[in-house]
Amino acid sequence: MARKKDRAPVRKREILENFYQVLVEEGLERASLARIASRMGIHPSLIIHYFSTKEKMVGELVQYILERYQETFLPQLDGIKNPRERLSVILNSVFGTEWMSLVDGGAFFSCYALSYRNQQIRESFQKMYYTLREILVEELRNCIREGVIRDGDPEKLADFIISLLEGYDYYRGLMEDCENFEELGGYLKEVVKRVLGMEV
Amino acid sequence: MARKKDRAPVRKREILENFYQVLVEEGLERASLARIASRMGIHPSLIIHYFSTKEKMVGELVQYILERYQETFLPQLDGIKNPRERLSVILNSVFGTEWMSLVDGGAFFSCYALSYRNQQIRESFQKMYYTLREILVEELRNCIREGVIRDGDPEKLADFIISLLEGYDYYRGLMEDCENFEELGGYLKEVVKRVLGMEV
Amino acid sequence: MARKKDRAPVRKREILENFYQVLVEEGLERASLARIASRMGIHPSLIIHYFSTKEKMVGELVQYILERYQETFLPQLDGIKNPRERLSVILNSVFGTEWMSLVDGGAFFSCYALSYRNQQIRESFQKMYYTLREILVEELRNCIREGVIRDGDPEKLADFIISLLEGYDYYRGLMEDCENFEELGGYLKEVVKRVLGMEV
Amino acid sequence: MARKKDRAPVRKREILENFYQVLVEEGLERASLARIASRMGIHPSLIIHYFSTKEKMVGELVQYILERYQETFLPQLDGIKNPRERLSVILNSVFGTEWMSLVDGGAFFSCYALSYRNQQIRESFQKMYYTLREILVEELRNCIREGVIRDGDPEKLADFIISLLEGYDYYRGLMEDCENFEELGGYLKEVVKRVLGMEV
DNA sequence: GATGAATGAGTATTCATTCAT
DNA sequence: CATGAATGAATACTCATTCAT
Repeated sequence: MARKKDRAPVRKREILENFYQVLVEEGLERASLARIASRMGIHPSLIIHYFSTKEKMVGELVQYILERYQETFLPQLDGIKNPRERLSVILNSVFGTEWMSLVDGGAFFSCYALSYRNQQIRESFQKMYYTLREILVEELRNCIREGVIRDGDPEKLADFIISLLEGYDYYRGLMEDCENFEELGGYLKEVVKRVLGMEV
Repeated sequence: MARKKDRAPVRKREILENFYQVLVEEGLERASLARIASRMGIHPSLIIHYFSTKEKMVGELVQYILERYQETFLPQLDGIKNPRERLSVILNSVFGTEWMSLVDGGAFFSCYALSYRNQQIRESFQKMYYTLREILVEELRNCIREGVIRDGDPEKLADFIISLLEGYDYYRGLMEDCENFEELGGYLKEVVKRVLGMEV
Repeated sequence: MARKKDRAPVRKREILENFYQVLVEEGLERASLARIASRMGIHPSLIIHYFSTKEKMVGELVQYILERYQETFLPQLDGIKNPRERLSVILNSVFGTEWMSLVDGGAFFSCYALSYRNQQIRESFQKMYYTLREILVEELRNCIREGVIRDGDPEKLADFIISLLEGYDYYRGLMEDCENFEELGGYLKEVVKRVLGMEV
Repeated sequence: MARKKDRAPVRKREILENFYQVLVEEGLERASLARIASRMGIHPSLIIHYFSTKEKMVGELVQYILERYQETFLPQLDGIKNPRERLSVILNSVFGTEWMSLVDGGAFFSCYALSYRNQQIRESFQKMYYTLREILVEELRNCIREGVIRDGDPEKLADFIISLLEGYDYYRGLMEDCENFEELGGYLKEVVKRVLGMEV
């Protein structure tokens, strides 16, 4: 009996993964319950059985997507003590190729656009950036204290980094089939370091 | 008869304006022909009559939206000769409040997300950024030549500016109801100037 | 062009007739748009095209059903001047077999039950009985004036007649397959006449 | 074990009470197993477990509803010997306010309408009126024998009384929010007495 | 006795589109 | 230029029910 109950989260996760795939392959407007269900070989009403509403399901998808960033971000810092090294890892991560490939751009920005009309989704996004900002501020503060970077307002610097990394994702997602965008990430990382006053 | 035919573009423009409004107020998934038509007090099939397909209509909407940027951007530089002044006008523009208010974020990013699956829309966006980049490169080159900013790669710098300005729009669109984002634009502008080596 | 516009009411009437038939044959809970449409050989969405909502359609069905009574009732009195004769025609009508056969009992009481939860339907029913009562009061008043019936309160008498005729329809609709209900109508008519003080 | 099995009727009664409440509050078309179950905080399939079919459950609901009348009616006559008094109690009961308030009109007529298509339900209703008629006939016969009322056909009179009381319930259920229907019951009771030849 | 998983048919409604007028 | 009729596929969701546990 206990075993059966425990399968619900597993099943929901499964559904969310398929939802995400359909979203990537077909776009949000075509990511219908029917399409997701047929991809899974189940009946659409089973999805409703687990999420009760498509809206709630979208809400959970957003969380599922956003969690990916945190799940990839934090473990990388485990065991690293040196502030300079930690900052480098972070910058390498967010301006590297892996960060962007975590979530498909089309899926990501579709969900982001929903946040303008759906408060719950909005809050999920906001929470994610609050967390990211807190982490950055903490790291920058440590770096300042240790003299790794120039003195400055860590909150403003964090906002600068976030703006730049999101803009980079956005810009690259659009243009990467036209130009060589491999190196732009590296360039932007150098710019950030220069702004921070971190010798390269 | 020729005169009568000329009214078609006017009517199409009208429809696009209403489409945009519905998109802003109700979101892309609810911006149906029926909704647009009822807002205009006309019959849905009349919209088809002008655009033949919803997809084409969306394509034209994207162009209509993207034109707004160029239409606001370029006239501001008219008559200004001084490279330093021109660069200042540009930076004030893109990191000011007006730039973001040109197009509703929800509408903008909905369309952007479409570009991942719709080649025509993708090209519209790309073309817009190509143009923007060309303008920036040109301006930066002039500034370098005149010694207004430090020597450097104008293309990379342009990409940096574009990344930062789009990231700023993105970030602000999400967080402006939480924090004071009025000053972040100003701060980012200063950062850009510092990176360019332009004395503030 | 004018001809095309005029076909809408005809089509709506057609749909209502089919709706009524399905309602009679299958019951309200099974009278779905799909069932009505398939009976007509058309597409369900065409019904929505004409009525926009099932609820509105049900509202119009109720009016359509209730009109039947008035349409049968009033013409019978045309050309009859004598108050006694008019009253006889009325009583013969409502306690006769024809009155009940105008509308199927299952359909009628299904709609009546809706009136407890749907204000518009309720008002349709109420309006119908107001009209019926007005007619009865007027006729009774004339009969009193002419000495055809005993003096009395015509409004109370009208309410009595309405209660009795509806109770008769109700009771008969339920029991007619058990007992001989042919004569009950006649008996009740005599009771009414006795109560009115009208020599039989 | 035997004791445990005995709790089933209690549970069924509980479910029927909740079914009735949903029926009153939301109407027959919305009185689904899911709605009833969620109201009770149980799982829909538990209802199936007890009734095996919704249809059977509706059948039992009808009996549950109709029993209410008998349960209120008969006890009132207990201990009363005098035929005139007994008849008065009956008439006061059925033309008073309490009779109608026993069962919600919307619920009652919804079930009645089902009787046109569901034989089991039809028989439940018929049985109830047979019983009611038998009681009335018996009482009227006694009254005739004792000279309390005029001589006459007790079966016809019973049918008259039933017709009138049901018509009164029907009419009042519809119109009570418009007019003063408090006194109509009293008036109809007097009419009945007059028809019976019972001095008032 | 009670629950959750799963089903599959069915609901009203929305959608873009075509065609005739 | 504009409308209304009509279509057919698609939408999210509800429903009663079955089965395994």
